[in-house]
Amino acid sequence: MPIPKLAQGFEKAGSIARQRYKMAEKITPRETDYSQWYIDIVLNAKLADYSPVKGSMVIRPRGYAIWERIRDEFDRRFKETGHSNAYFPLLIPMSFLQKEAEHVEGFAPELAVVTHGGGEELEEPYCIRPTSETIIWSMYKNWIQSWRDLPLLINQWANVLRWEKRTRLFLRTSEFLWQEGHTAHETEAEAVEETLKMLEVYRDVVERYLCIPVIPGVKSETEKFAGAVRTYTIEAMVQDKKALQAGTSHFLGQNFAKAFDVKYQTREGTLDYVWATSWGVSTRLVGAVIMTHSDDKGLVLPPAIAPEEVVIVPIYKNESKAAVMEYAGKIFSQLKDLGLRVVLDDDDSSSPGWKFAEWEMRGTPVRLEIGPRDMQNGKAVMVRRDNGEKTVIDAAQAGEKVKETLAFIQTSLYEKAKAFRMANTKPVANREELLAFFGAEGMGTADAQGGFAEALWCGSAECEAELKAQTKATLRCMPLDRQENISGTCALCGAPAKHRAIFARNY
RNA sequence: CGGGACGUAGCCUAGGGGCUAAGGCGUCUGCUUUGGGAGCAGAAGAUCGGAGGUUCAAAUCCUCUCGUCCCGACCA
Repeated sequence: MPIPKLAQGFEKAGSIARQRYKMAEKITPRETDYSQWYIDIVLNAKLADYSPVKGSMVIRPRGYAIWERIRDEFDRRFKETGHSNAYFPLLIPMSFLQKEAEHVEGFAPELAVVTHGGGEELEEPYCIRPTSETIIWSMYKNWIQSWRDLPLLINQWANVLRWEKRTRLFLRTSEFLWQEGHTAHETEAEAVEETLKMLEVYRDVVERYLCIPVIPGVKSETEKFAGAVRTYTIEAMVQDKKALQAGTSHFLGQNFAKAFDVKYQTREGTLDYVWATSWGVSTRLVGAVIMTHSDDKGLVLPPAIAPEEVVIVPIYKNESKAAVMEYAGKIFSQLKDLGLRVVLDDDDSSSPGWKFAEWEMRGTPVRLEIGPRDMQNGKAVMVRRDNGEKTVIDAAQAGEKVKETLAFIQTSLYEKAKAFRMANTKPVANREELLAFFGAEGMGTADAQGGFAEALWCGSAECEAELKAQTKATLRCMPLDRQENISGTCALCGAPAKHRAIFARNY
């Protein structure tokens, strides 16, 4: 009897220690368990919750508010570049998927299929869209006759469903929200230009708005979108040094035009297939933001997407309450008038210390602490969420100071993330270095840490597969700006190199 | 889909065949408090994930099932 009890206690020790820590701190430290830390942040900051439906999540108001800010910025940029929003149906006839061979092969394992409707079996089953190329191109066939109908630039905001066996809040769920742009062009050059233009929009918004540095690049044949000629990506590195694909833009060539017979009359009067692109970003970006910036105290948000930029926490005793609240109220109005998103936490039932911890958990970029002492001196205490720095500021300039600080935070989050990525990106020359870098079995050094390995590559899928089998690292992308002066040999097989590529383990 | 861990009140856990399922946090009421997760007093809150079975007796044992997390396989 004592033996099994001991054994059981021993086995459970790890998880109990973790849970003890959690009770005290709520958030598991990153060092202890990075996955658990991420889950703790999402749940405790009330961004999302598990749903009764397997593989699906509920996006809670706070998580959705962040997504709305991301979505609105992208939407603005899409419209600025000439795109219009539309909406296509959720259900797609199975036969549509089958028209593009590579496309159906790629998505078949992830499809959910509707076989019954109105209590009767359907003649042709529908699948729930995993992406909308097929249904959109079935319509484009009717809408495009002449070069005068081109370019056709449409975007849709929608949910999609891909049956996933292993899910992770925001990063990979069966159902998720995204945007998918689908465009049709007269020429190959114009379609390629569009593909790259949207990749650049993605890069700009993700770097400047979400403060996540990314590497724009091209996917290998192995990793490209099913049905694309070429897939471009922006790749980010999160805090455990894994790669996270933050957005993709595909040059589809004439693949879908041919599959759906979409021809147009050219300026010369001949008939030709149109050239296509598609591009998307999803609620995964919310996960990317969390993983990039947050710390052991909770969420850290770039000011641009924070539901509230500033929180004011008043501190008072009963006799000073009225005066402090009035003083805090004035500062609140001052900030509000400057257009800042500000909340005044006047909840009477919790202590200031509690509120500090709570707003840090929620990720609010700036906190103003306002108590009797500050009131006496016409001051306020400003605290930065990203680095914990406290500054005493003049109440009269509170608005300007906060604005300035928010701008600092926005740039310093980006700089910090970029420095981290650079510190964890290494050039590797050969197989031994690659294996050592990823700490492959038998080859690992004590301090092997992973990250981005930049290596020359011959272009063969065999080399990719071999590295993946040995280290789980995959070819994330071939950086667009690092392809000149390729001379040397493939780090894996030693054949003449054709590309410079980033290899990493990924989400 | 394989291996492992877990599922007891809103949250975290105790109890591993036997009387009314125990505690902490949170919630509610009142008083007192408030510059980094306050104090006292009282109260509410659980068909022990679900279904079957074994037993005089099941939160506890057995079978199945559902779900979550971790590790793999698969995968944008």
